[in-house]
Amino acid sequence: MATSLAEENYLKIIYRLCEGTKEDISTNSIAELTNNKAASVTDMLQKLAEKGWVTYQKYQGVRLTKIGESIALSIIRKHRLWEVFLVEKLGYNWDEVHEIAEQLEHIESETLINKLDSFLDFPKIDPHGDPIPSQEGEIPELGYLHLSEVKLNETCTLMGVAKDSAVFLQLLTKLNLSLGARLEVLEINTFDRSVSLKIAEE
Amino acid sequence: MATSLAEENYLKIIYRLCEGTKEDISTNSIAELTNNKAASVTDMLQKLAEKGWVTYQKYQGVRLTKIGESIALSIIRKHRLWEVFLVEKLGYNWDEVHEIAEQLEHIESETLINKLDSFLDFPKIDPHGDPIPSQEGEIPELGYLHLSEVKLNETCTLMGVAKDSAVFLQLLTKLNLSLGARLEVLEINTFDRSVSLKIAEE
DNA sequence: ATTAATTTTTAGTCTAGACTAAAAATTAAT
DNA sequence: ATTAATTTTTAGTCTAGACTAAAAATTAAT
Repeated sequence: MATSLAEENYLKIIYRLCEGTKEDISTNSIAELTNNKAASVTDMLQKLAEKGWVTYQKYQGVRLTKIGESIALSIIRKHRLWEVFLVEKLGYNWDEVHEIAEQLEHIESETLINKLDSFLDFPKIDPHGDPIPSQEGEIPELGYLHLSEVKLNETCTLMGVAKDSAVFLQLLTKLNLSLGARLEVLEINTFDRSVSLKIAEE
Repeated sequence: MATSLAEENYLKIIYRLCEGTKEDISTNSIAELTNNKAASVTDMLQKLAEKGWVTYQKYQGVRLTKIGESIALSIIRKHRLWEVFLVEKLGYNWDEVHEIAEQLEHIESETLINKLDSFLDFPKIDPHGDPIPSQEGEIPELGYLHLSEVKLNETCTLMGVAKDSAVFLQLLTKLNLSLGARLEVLEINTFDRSVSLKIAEE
């Protein structure tokens, strides 16, 4: 069944919200990320439930169905592959690609995305270190640690960033931090769980 | 001013219809190419005129303004550059790229298309031999002859095709004809202006 | 020069996807 | 356990861009 642009954006955002938690997703949290009003979200949730892409109980929140999830994953796959293209082939910086990929992810063509995948040499991660789902919707398990899990005085390699807002990425770039950087944990502040890092010379 | 998808498609089609002729373009001819009803076209023409992209006189037809033309040219530029990408980089055949380029042409990013242009080495023509407008909206003058202008017994090189429907392109491929092929005009039928050709061996 | 045929426009409708304001349900606070 | 606060839904509206049916212009045919 065909998906409209609006539907695809909702599914993508619901997927993102589902990821963290087992709880059902609230109308308000979706409204926030889609920049719509709650009433509009309710409307759309009913349509998505009708199409079988989410399970939705009035007032009880929403979750993706298997089908809904696979649609979301295919959009994420497209988004991340296009990001690789923009950085690797066109020379964009990692903080510049999000908005363009946001448009490209809606291009509809199964063959296109697989040819692109092959052209890019089947990358497993995007320019922010996020895993690229396979055509079958499998997400490669990377086994990365969160920085908060790294122990005092250990040195680790920066493999990805959890937030990819442009300003945050620009900050990292200014600090001379990019994927692959070696980081040593100098201090762990138990009070607010912040860490002090030293960028190890390469 | 921002252009919607629908508006861009109208401008593109009006451009195509303007190209041939000095006459104003009829509502019906637009309706045919956009696959809309004439009433819908009238509606849109009024909006486009409002925005200053066409000059439109009730019952008298329509033409693009300078601005309208430059919007149309930028869409055509994007369409053709993406077609080059699909064929040169992703390995598509020339008859397979139209529908995908039809989607990609609406991606909005000035930098993207210029980076793509550079990545493709600033091609002057697309996979069908059509010229690619420059960023400034200049169409490279290729000086090609139409096949009907070639004289009897002369040999020429196939530089482009005026129609790029998939079936026609597939026919050419079947006949082993691609851009660059050498063609000899064996016979010109004055009755219906058809020509007989021999494909010269290369 | 009228009439007939064709083309175009107007008037009114419909759908997707947004909105606001008010009502209903749920959750939090006493 | 009620009441208050918050969240969510419903009801009704709006806009872009399509549609049909009928009216108005234009063009073609006698």
